[in-house]
Amino acid sequence: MEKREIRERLRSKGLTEFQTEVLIRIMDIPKGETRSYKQVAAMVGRPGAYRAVGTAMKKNPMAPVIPCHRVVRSGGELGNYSAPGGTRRKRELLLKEGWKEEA
DNA sequence: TTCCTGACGCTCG
DNA sequence: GCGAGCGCCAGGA
Repeated sequence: MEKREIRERLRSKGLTEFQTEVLIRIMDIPKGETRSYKQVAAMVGRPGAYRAVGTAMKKNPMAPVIPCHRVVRSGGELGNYSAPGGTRRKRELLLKEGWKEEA
């Protein structure tokens, strides 16, 4: 599925440009790697909007397509996860992708 | 239009 | 080294 197609689908879901951009950027995170909220915010050109990033993820209408579980808090914590399974599920997914919890 | 809330981060004590 | 408080941007009511 192309990003352009996903972007339009997100837009049709009622998400704003900012939220859409955030989710699109998250798809660029390599498998097995993670990025902090601040990193993601910087990716969309809003280094100080890390908090808004969390808001965007919470509204993620395409959880299976957008790896929002790859976005973690700074300091090594996983942070929160609203999808079924919660934080525990989030960690499971990351480990399955080869993510190193201690890294 | 204004105020409150939120899957957070950084600095100060 | 740990804990509390303040600041940040965007959305929703």
